[in-house]
Amino acid sequence: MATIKEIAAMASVSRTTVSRVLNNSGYVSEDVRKRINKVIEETGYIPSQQAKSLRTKKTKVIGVILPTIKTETSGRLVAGIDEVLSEAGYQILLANTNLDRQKEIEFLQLLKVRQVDGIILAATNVNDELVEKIKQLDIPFVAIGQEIQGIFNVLYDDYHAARDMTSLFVRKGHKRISFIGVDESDRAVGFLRKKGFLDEMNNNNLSVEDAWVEKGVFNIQSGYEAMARIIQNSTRIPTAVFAVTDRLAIGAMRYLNEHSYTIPDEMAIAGIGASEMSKYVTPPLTTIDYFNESVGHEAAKLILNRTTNHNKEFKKITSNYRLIERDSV
Amino acid sequence: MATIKEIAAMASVSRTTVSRVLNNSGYVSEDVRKRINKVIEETGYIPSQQAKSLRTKKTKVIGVILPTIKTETSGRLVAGIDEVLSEAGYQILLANTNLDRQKEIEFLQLLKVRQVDGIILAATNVNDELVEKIKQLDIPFVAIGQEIQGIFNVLYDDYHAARDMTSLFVRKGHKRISFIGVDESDRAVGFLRKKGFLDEMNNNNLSVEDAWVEKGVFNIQSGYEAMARIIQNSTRIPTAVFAVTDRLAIGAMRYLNEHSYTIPDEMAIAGIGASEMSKYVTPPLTTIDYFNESVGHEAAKLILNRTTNHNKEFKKITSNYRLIERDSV
DNA sequence: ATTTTGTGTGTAATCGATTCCACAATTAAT
DNA sequence: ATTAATTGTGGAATCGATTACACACAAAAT
Repeated sequence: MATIKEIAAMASVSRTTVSRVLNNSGYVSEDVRKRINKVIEETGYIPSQQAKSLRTKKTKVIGVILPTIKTETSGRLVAGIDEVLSEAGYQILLANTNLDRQKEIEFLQLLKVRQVDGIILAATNVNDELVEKIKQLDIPFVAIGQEIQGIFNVLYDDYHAARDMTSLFVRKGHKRISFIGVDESDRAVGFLRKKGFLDEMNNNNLSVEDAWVEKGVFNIQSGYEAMARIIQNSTRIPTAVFAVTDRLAIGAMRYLNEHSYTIPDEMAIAGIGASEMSKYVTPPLTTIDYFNESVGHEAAKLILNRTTNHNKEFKKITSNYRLIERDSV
Repeated sequence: MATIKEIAAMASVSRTTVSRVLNNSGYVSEDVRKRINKVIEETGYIPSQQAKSLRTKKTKVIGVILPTIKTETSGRLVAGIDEVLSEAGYQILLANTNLDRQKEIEFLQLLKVRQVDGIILAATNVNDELVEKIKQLDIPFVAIGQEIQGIFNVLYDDYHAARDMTSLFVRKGHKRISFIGVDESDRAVGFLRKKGFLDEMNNNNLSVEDAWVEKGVFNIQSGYEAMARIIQNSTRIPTAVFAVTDRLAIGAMRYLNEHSYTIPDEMAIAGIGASEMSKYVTPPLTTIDYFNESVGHEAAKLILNRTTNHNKEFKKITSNYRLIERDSV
C-alpha cells in the first residue's frame, strides 16, 4: 500500500499538494492536479483513514450498542441506522451486550477509546452508573427506547400504545383483561406499558384481578408459562390477554392452542412489536408496529446532526406507532 | 483527554517508559511502574487506539459484510461472530450491502481503507470481479455460505441438506414433489439446493414436471406467488412442495391455507433455515437448522487464526445441519 | 509605479502512540 | 579485576496523513 509520501515523490510534488487534491482544498493548478490524479489512479492509492483520523479527530464511525443482535427488532433498528449513516459516509461499530449491564458500561469506554464520533445506545434498563458514565463521556450520544434526562432520546410511545391496545380490547367488549408484562426495572417495556394498561382499565372502570397480571422475560417460552399461570391461578378466567411483546404473545397463543382455547372467541390476544412472525401465526396476531427502522433513521439523523452541527440543545423524539388489527382480538 | 506525553510529564518519566508499563514490555522498575500507574489511575487516561493502530498496523477490528441485517439468519450469524471476536478483544465494523453487488465491492475497499484486520463476507452471488477484488485486497478473508477458490470458506452443506429433505418426502410416500427455489446465480441456495433435490428425485426414479419447479426471491410474498403458479400450471397437482428457504415455505403455506389445502395431508411442505417463525406457524414447519450461530463462531475463529498465526493454507469448513421434523410433512 | 489580491507550491509541525538504539548502573561470570 | 550480562531509562525516528505558515509570482487595483 502506497503512502502519500510516495505519491508525492512520483508526481514530483510535496505531500501538501497531494493532500490538497485529495481533499480538494486550497489552490492546485490544473496541470499538477492532473499529474497527481494520474499517479493516484495508476497506483490505486487510497489514503489511510487511520492517519487521517489521528490528525483530524474524526473517525466517521458511530458505535451502536445493542442488548442483543439476534432479534428482528435489533436488526431493523440497525438497518435503519445504517441506512442514514452509510449515506453520510459513516460506518457502524457494533457492540453487543447480550443484556449484560456491566458490558454496557465497558463498551462505552471501549467505543471512546476507538474515538467513535458518536454512540447510539438501544437501552433496556438504565441505572445511575450508566447515566453517570454517559455524561462524563463527552461524546455525541443518542439513547433509543428509554428516556434519559440530559441526553438525546428517541422513544417509543409505550404508554399510549399500551392504552390504545387496551382500549381496543374494551371496545371489543372485553371486561376481564389479563396482562403479561416484564420487570418494571425496564421502565419503557416494563413500567410504562403496564401503566398504560392499568390506566386505561381504570378509565373504563374495569378491575384487574391480581392473578391476571403476570410477568415474563423476552422470549416465547416465557409467554407460554405466564399464560399457564394466569389460567391456573385466576378465580375468574379472563377473556383477553395483552402481552407486552409479540414473543410473549406468541408463547401465550401456543399455550392457548395446546389447551384448546379458541382465539379470539374464548380468549383474545394481542402483542407489541409487529414482528414478521406475528403475521403468520394462526390466527394472525393483533399488534403494534413501532417502526423500528424509522426510529433507527431518527437516531442516526440526530447523532449526525449532533456531530456535525454541534447542536447542543437536547432533544427528545417520540416516534409514532400503528395499531395493526388482525384476527386475534 | 490526556495523552501519553502528559502522563509521562506528570510521572516525571519519558513516554517510552509509560508505553512500557502500558504494554508491559521491557524493563521497568517497580517504583516507576507504581508511580505511572498511579497517574494513569488518577487521570483516567486511556491510550488512543487511533495512534496505536497507526503505529502497529493492527486495529483489532474485523469488517463484516452482510447482504442484509434485517433477517434472523444475519442476526444469528453476527451474534456468533461477535461472541468469538469480542472474547478476543476485537470488534465488528458493519457493512450492509442490501443485496447490492456493487456495494459489496465498494465495502471491500472501504474496509481496507479502515485497515480492518480481517473481513468476513456473508456471500450471496459471487462474480469474478468480486473474487478478483478479494484476492488483490491482501487482507485475511473468510467467506461464509459460498465457496470461493483460494480463500477461506465456511459453508453450509446445501447439497446434502436438500437431498436429505427430499429423501424425507420420499420416505413419507410422496411421488409428486414440487420445488420452490431461487435464481441459480446464487450457487449455494439456488444451484446446489436444487441439484440436491433433483438428484435425490432421480435417485428414486421420480420425475419432475416442469411446472413443479418454480423460482422466487428471498421473501414471503414470493413464496406465496410461486405456490400459486405451481398449483395453476401443473397438469398433475403435486402432493408436496420443498421450498429452499423458510420464508418461501411460509409464503407457500399461506397460499395453501387461503385456498383450503390441508397441510400436510393434501400438500406436505418443508423449508430450510429453522427460522424462529417456522416453529410457530400452523402446522409447525419441517425445516433444516443450519446452526448459523456456530457458523459465525467458525468464521470468527478462522479469521482470528489467520490474522494472528498468519496461517496461510486455505481451509474449507463445511458446517453440519440438522433436519427438524415437525408437522408439515 | 507601487501596492494589493489571488494563485500555486513547499517546509515543517502536529496528531498520539510504539520501538530501535544508545547509554548507565548494577550484578554475575570469568 | 576485568569482561559480560542483566536491568532500567530516555532520545528520537516512525506510522501516514493534515494544516499553519512562508514565499514566490502573476494579475488587478490604486
